[in-house]
Amino acid sequence: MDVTVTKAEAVSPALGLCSNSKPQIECSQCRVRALSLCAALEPDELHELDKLSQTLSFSARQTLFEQDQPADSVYNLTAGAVRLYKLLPDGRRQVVGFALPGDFLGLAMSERNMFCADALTPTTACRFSREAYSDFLDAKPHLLRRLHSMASHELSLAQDQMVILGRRTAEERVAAFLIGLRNRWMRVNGNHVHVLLPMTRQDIGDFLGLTVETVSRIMTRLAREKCIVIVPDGVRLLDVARLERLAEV
Amino acid sequence: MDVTVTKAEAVSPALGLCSNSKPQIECSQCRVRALSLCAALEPDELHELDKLSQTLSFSARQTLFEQDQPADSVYNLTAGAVRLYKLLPDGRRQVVGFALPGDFLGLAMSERNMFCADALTPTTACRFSREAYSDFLDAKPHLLRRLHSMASHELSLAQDQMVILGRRTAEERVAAFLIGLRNRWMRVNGNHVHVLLPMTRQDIGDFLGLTVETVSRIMTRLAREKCIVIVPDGVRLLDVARLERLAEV
DNA sequence: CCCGCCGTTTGACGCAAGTCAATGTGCTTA
DNA sequence: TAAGCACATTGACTTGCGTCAAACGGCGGG
Repeated sequence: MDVTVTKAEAVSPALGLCSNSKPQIECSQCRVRALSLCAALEPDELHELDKLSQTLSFSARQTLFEQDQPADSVYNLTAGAVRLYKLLPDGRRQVVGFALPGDFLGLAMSERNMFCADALTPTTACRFSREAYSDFLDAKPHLLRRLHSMASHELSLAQDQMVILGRRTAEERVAAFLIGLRNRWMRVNGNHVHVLLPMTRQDIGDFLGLTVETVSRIMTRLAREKCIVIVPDGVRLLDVARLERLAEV
Repeated sequence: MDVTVTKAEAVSPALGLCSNSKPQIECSQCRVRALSLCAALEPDELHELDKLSQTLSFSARQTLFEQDQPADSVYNLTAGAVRLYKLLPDGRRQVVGFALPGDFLGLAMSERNMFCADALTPTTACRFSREAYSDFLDAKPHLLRRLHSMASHELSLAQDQMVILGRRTAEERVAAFLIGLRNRWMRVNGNHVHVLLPMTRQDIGDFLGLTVETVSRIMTRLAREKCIVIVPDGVRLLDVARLERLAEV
């Protein structure tokens, strides 16, 4: 699997930290598949890490972990999609990212979860106890390096998102979102134009700092202008060049 | 010096990465002072790190490094203040953070700078070659741990900033900015109510996703409502409780 | 098969913040 | 001391996006 980091991707993937969950099924022959850290590991280390892991499944809407709860686990997503968000006391919500297969939850290795995470679709993830994972890291400095580089990449994406939220118009935000999500799906399923949208318009709005109505209006307009086609559970990109122009850094 | 991380601070401090500069003065008896990483180091390690360092001074407006340039240095700020920002092709600007004394520039240890950095006031910084610093890290895994934990903290602040930019009103943004900056100055000079503002209203606007005029109007309104007093190069906080209520997570 | 629910779309209208423009104010330089 | 400049403030007006409300469409359960 290619995990090389390419330029110009956004839609913040997997970040922060994680934990306490309510799994549905537990698979005994769990594998450390699609693990973004593999690149830094020798086969025997991979085997060792594999023994620490546990495969979990979550149904759509199920919570992986909640903000401010103690983070006793870290996860690696193997299938499905997860939304990561923060809540304000009055109910306003800010989605800080979406996690796709291959993404890592718990990069920060901190004591408490910094946001909520719940499954958008049926999801499977590889779970590690944070303690065991931390011990493993202590023994493998090169793995820590890799973890740090992934966290830095997240930081960079978060800063790009700050530009989007602070200085871009509604249309530019939606375009940047679609292009960013396309680039991330490409690394999962290789498809270049069919962008799956497992999240609702509300989720997209809460990610982009817009309302549902605005997201819907912008998308219909882009469709009317032959820039995209709206299809069941996703979007087909027609005029990628135009979208990239709208989204350009 | 107390470098313990306290809850509820924002106004993203020092992050990302750094490099190629045009120093004015070079001080030979440079010290690794105010270095956020000290906590993780033994005296002999500190001495070793000290020998790798070099003290630089920058005048106000001077550039520390520019976006997309190769990052061959990392810095630790010892005095002054620095603004960190990204530019859009059409000139729109997003300030991603302000660095204060004690802050580290180059947490990401990446190949290229992810933003521009320039001095707001006369500034001194402790410089390390990225290569030498990286080698030092390889030899001291516990230092890498600390670096990673600092980067994670940055990530968390960036996510808080996403909430501010995506879901808060102009007044809430300004309140959150003032409270966040107060908490950061407190760790530098211990002052609880006198908040220095080395940046212009334009910089604050570009950080909060607002225009100069809006920042100015909100601040005069807060002053009229006896919430703050505007003083030369800063602000005195009168009603901290009210500001914290406006800024609450 | 129909009903109710949830997410989406569309329209009419309002407002928070942006834009444009003028004035104020303190610094620096001549 | 005055001129020039950069930053800050204030007012009048505009607008992009939010709000409110209604209708649409697909899906799952009775």
